[in-house]
Amino acid sequence: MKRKELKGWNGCPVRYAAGIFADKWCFVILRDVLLHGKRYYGEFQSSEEGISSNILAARLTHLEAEGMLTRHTDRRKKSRVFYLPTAKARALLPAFLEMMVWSTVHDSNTEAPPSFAAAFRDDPKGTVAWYEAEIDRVNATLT
Amino acid sequence: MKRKELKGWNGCPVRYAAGIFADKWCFVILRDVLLHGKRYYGEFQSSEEGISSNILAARLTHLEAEGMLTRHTDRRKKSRVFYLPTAKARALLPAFLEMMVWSTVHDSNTEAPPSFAAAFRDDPKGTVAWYEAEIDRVNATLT
DNA sequence: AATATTCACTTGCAAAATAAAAGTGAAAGG
DNA sequence: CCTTTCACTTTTATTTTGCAAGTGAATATT
Repeated sequence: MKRKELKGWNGCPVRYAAGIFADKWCFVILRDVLLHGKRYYGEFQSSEEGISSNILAARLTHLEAEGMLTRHTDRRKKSRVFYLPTAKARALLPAFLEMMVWSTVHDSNTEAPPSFAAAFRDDPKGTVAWYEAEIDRVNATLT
Repeated sequence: MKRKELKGWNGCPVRYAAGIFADKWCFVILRDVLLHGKRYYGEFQSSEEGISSNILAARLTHLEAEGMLTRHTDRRKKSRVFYLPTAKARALLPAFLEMMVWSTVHDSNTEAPPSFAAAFRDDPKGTVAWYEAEIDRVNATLT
């Protein structure tokens, strides 16, 4: 890995990521869909951060346009709508988990149990796999 | 790792991270300071994304307040100011590198060389160490 | 069948944040 | 001195956000 490689690319992977999810509400929505099993519009709305309805709608549209979520209507109750994380969104899990480990270390008021950072450090791939399995489990109840 | 652990903490590590850097301009500034060796106000200002001067000042103040940067005046030329990334900021490297790998996979126009994702997957710790060393090298020219 | 309720959004408006451009003031150079 | 550099500020126009109140389709209730 030589110097040249560092110089060659002027910041774009970070800028690409920034354009898709570098926003408080996108962070919260992605957390809810990837880590908290939330799928329905109303579930996102009721997260404790209290996102406004218009902003939530705008962000869901944005994330759908960026290929992070797919929108579906519940087949037994057409007035209900749910959003599923795409493979692209799920592929963010490693980055999110790293961020979360960082938060647990640097936020003195973290609510994450110490076991989380330990488990991730111990077996990052296994931890990602566990969250992936949870996502599949939740999805299975909807399709 | 049981179900209970997932349920216990309602989203806070992500929210903490969101409060500190979930913003386009914070992403860019952190990229520049962690990955591109930028330290001076004028260097941040001249990044190709074109951040406005008032916004840049606001973000630098914010990142300093959050313990991500420290502000210093150049001792040989007092009109020059530079910002150094703290250990807290540097500890974000793994998360940033994971994000960048994600971008190289999902952005068809990525400017990152394929060797980057390969190198990171091959030896994540070594890759982080390499960037840490670059940060130290740049810092050494300033202190 | 008529009415109420749930649900996923929209709308309207005030307040806050942002962008662009010009300005300021200290410090260094000539 | 006089000019330039540098790190911000200020100003003003525009955009985005947040809140509260709708809206309309689909279900549940009477």
